Amino acid sequence: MPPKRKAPPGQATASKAGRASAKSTPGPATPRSVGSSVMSEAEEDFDEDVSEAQRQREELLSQEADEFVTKFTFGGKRLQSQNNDTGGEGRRQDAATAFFRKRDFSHLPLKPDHQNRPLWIDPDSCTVVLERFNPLAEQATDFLITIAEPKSRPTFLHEYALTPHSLYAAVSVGLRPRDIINTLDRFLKTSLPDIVRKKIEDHTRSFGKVKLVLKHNKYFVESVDAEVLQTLLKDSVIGGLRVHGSDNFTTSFAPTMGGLVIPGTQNAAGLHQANLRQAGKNPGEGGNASNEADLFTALNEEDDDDDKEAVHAFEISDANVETVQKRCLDIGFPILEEYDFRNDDVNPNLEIDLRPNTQIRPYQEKSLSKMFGNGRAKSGIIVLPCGAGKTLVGITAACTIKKGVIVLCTSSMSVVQWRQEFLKWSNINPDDVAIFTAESKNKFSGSTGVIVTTYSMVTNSRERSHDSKKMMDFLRGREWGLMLLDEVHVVPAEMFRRVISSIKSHSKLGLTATLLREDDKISHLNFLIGPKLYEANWMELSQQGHIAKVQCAEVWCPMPTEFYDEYLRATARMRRTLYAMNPRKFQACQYLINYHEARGDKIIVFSDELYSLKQYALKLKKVFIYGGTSQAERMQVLENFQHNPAVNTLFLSKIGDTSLDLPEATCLIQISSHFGSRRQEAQRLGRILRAKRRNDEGFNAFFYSLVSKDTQEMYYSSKRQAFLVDQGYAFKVITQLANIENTPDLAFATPQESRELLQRTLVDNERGAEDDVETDDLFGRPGRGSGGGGGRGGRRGGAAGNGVRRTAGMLSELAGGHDMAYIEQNKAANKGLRGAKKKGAGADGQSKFFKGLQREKDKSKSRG
DNA sequence: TAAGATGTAA
DNA sequence: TTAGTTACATCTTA
Repeated sequence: MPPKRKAPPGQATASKAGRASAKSTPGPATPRSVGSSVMSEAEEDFDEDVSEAQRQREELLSQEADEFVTKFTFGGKRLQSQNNDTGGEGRRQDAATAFFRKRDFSHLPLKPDHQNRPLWIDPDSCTVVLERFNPLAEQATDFLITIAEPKSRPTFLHEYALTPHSLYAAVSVGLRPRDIINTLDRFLKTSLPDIVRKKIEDHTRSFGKVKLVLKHNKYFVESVDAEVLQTLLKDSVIGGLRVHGSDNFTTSFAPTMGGLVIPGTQNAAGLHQANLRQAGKNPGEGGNASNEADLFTALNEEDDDDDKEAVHAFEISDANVETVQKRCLDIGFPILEEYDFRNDDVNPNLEIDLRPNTQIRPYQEKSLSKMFGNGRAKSGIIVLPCGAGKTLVGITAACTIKKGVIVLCTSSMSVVQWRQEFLKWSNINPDDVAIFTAESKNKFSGSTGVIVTTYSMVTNSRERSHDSKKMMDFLRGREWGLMLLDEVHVVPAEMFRRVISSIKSHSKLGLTATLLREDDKISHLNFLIGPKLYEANWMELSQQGHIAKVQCAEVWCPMPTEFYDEYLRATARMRRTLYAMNPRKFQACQYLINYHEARGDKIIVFSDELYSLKQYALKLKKVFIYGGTSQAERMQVLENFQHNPAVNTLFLSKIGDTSLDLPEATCLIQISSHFGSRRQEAQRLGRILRAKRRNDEGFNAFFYSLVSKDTQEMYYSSKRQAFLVDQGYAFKVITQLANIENTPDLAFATPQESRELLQRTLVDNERGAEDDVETDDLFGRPGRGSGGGGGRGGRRGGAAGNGVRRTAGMLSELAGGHDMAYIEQNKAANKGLRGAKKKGAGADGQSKFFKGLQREKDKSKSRG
């Protein structure tokens, strides 16, 4: 057998050694041509290495950063010593290994000064891994966030992917392909692989060539390159969509631009600050790393040299905008939407400015500078965590453009808020900020202004009331300068996406905290709105005190046997109720409420499950709000929660996810939630990020997820956390709450009470299911899921979702889930259950034979 | 003003 | 790898 250990990356300290290592490694020089038989062998051992590295990484993540750095600086002393026993037992010690999984790229020669460079690259997947502890990490982060998609950002290693979309975004903020390549190369420990170089070139060559321009209420596809336009017209899809009239396309001159100042910033160019910082500290690296700063300066200044440039254009109709944009993206000519608002003298100017002495925060400035990077307004999406001031970003954009603005929100509550924020941050005349909702349909008084409305108001296709109809004609009939899309992740929805074509706006800015959907439509935003311009790092913002620090915990609550038996027998619908009504969960909830109320926290308890929401709240004598709560009552309850010191806990249904303006809370408990929705989890967490006390010494907000053990909830819970884990949050698993047994007055403490609870739960819900009407409206509709249905649980762990037919099958599956659950201890360290499974399988004391067997099993499992 | 109907998101 | 459930927002009717 050839020596199968992968050569450590540090092996090739000089390029000469690099060549040597390529020979001593079993795989041929190019990873793509690795033979499958060699690969499978290599894979096996590599798997061990991976899990080994992963285990170490987990350990490390709990240690201090500096310790980590001294011990594991790549290519440092430790790795050099391994060079001596190439092919021997030297195990890979570096933490980056885990990210590369099955592939080996140790043939890529390392640069001599690689330890000063923060990036690794995987040429096949175009994944870049960043060492956060590297002195150049800051600069590299600024750069990566521009050119790549953040995949996962835990404490020490961040993972980014170079995708066509991200490269497109990079070009759209003004980077040129050669900037990208040179800078990337400079940050890389190895030289930039040709595959990647080619990919970057391929994906950027045609980018930024085509623009969508709105003129006099008509859309034009525009380019400075006549040939590109010809290509598009020859395209089978686009060619036919051109509005005929003129024989070919029209030619005019591109407007020029000059220095633009974003209000509220200290300097016109947002990147200015980044430059200062980079120039300020240049950590001990000589030579070529010093001109990183120049790149960003260059990108801002070098844009407009020639005065007038000829541009060519052809017209398309409103209805086809989406199709054309999508098609262009597909054939590699993504359309950029740019708005040269300073030279627009067709649309009237809006009197609006930020109030004097409004200072926007550095990251807000950074995100806006991406939008206005070249003096025009580019359409795109800015991702900021809840509570980080998305509204202010939107308003500042409006103040920069100073044209008519239409704001779209998800609910009528936030419509009101947006209007208030406009009045709070800007000097706009209150008459110029109008609201269009079911209750109020006002237009602004002057010739232009701000309209705040909801998606459903604008996209409603049903018969409209007279006023609404008139209002819609008004909205459709004019050109807007800026369309602000709040919670932009909802836009890909079948209905909501219509706003894009039905309302004409020169530029669009999408805002969201959670650019996530559980379907695959999220990528549609690339052509519906534009590229992602900026995404903030949650951890960083919380370290800087812009959002609160949060302790996340998952509390495992065992189910009493009688509950569990019933659970196994129940329908999918009933199961949800049962694991929410788990008395142990109830106790945990009670315990946590007591604990946090005593600390002076304001607590919100979320439950998607209405029955348990009510039961919990009534039993604990707390206030609650759900969809059926009348408007007046909602107000009253919220008012109390906010100001009455006797009301510290509030129970909410999923109404609280979006449509309520929640006062600040500092502690959050989830007792039931919507399947595996990552967005919901993140959004709920967002509810406590605003906490005013966040900058107090040692202040922490708390986020608890209560999970009934060995149920489907376990599986959903891990899915839900994925996003937050990627943002760097660590979920602690709590299996036992300290001293809970000795807590007096816990509900359902005796088996007797527990059984009664079960009986009542069953009876109440059964009744609701059978008599349609007689019970309170809670269970008015027949709640029985039509027999089988939700086969969601399946996969791995967690009970299967189908109605129970054979107990034996159920139990064995549960046993699997059981295993899984106990291995997971630190989810931040090994996101995804797969890693944990492998780790479990590779446990000590097993012979190689069993390991192989286990591996086979895993493989076939993941296949089937 | 409340309740029903409908449509929609997740 | 779905399909099904639940709740919210709108508009209309009584």
